[in-house]
Amino acid sequence: MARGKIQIKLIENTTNRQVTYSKRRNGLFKKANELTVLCDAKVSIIMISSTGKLHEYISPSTSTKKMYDQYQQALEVDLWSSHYEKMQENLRKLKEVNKKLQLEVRRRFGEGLNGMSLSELCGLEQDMDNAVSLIRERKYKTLGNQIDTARKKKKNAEEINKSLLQDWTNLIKHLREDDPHFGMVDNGRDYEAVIGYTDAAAAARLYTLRLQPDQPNLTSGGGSEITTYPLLE
Amino acid sequence: MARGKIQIKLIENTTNRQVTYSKRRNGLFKKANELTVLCDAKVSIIMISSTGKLHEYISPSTSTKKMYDQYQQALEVDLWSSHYEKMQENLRKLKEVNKKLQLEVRRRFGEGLNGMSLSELCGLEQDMDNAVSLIRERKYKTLGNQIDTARKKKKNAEEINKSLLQDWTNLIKHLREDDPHFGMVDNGRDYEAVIGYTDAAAAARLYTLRLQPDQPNLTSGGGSEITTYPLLE
DNA sequence: AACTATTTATAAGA
DNA sequence: TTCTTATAAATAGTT
Repeated sequence: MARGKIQIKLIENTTNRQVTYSKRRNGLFKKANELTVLCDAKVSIIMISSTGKLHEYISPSTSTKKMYDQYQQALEVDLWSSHYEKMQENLRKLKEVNKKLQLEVRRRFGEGLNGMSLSELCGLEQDMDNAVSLIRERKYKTLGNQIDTARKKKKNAEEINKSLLQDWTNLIKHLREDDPHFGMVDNGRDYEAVIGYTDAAAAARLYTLRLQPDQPNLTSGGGSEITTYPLLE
Repeated sequence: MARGKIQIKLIENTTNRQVTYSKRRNGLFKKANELTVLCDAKVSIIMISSTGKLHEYISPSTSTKKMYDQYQQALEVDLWSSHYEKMQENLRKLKEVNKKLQLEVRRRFGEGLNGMSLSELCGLEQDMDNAVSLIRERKYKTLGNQIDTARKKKKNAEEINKSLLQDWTNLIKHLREDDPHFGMVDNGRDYEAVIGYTDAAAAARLYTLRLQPDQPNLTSGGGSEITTYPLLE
């Protein structure tokens, strides 16, 4: 267009090409802007150079997103939004369900009852009564299971205790046979004093046993007060 | 740019504007295409005229969607997908909340209790008992209101009835004074027979009254069985 | 849509 | 990149 005509084909010289790109890009954007002003049009231009650089022109009265939204709408080609709109619909429905559930829960807490008719209230009351029965039933079942388990554990503990006592008696007996002075130690109160005479494992077991809490009366104890017994685990 | 310079401002003449839009659009697209070829660039142009028409140019080596995807990537502005991802996150959260609410409702129906500990069951039972009390309270209140309303309506109806009876008696009296043979009509059973003697409005009122259901014993009637009284509306 | 006098864009050089 | 400038291209007003 000046200083000689050029063929419209790829400019082989890279530098030259980049210069031309820059100049013509400015020209294009200038023309786009003139068009915007002169004709009250909206123009969006996105350009990517051969080196991967991106430039854009957008008319002041709009935005690139808006332009592409309108583009989609006009072409009736759903480039992006079908998925998106399905999701939006999904979200809307889920919110609605959520709202209903929330009201349901609130009513089952005895709140938000104002809008309810007498028959609705009666129905709700009945539902709740039924549910309470089920929950109570379940509670007693759980309680029963826990009592059974506790009883078994207690029994188990008693047996171990008994067997340990037997071991202990035998041990004392053996020791007395080897050392007649052994009786001087008050072995009922001070296990530490005799540890030296027993093997390590036996001592550890005795010591552990002494650290357990007293066993509560399990049949009369309520719910969460029941303790577990690490000795058996 | 020819035959005289022009100001870059809106072309007021509509026809002129549209012609210029068309000419310059072609010019812009031609330039865009030259740029594409000369510089191995990719160009996407979307234009919307003041009349709402849309035109686009897209370099042959690409597509509008591709250009736009690249645009988003390059700007690191997630025009849609940030929005989209937020929505997805939203959706996920909502689903979770929904699940919890559903479990909550189910439990308050006495279902899905298996995973619950004794103390949780006890808590639930207590909540439910409290809620049942509130619901019952509300029910009785609603019932009470309905009874009150019904009583008032009954009283109102009785008064209207009484006053109508009085009117009726007076009417008969007057008629008898005018026509001694009037007594022959059994006015207690057949209103139709005497309508001819009364004014239209009075007849209509009597007739309406006769169409009402018998008034139930409201204090002993339960909940939804209470009927309303259109006469009073 | 075609013409054309002019303005504008720009290729090549600095 | 920017400036210069000769020249090609675009286009405003007209037909």
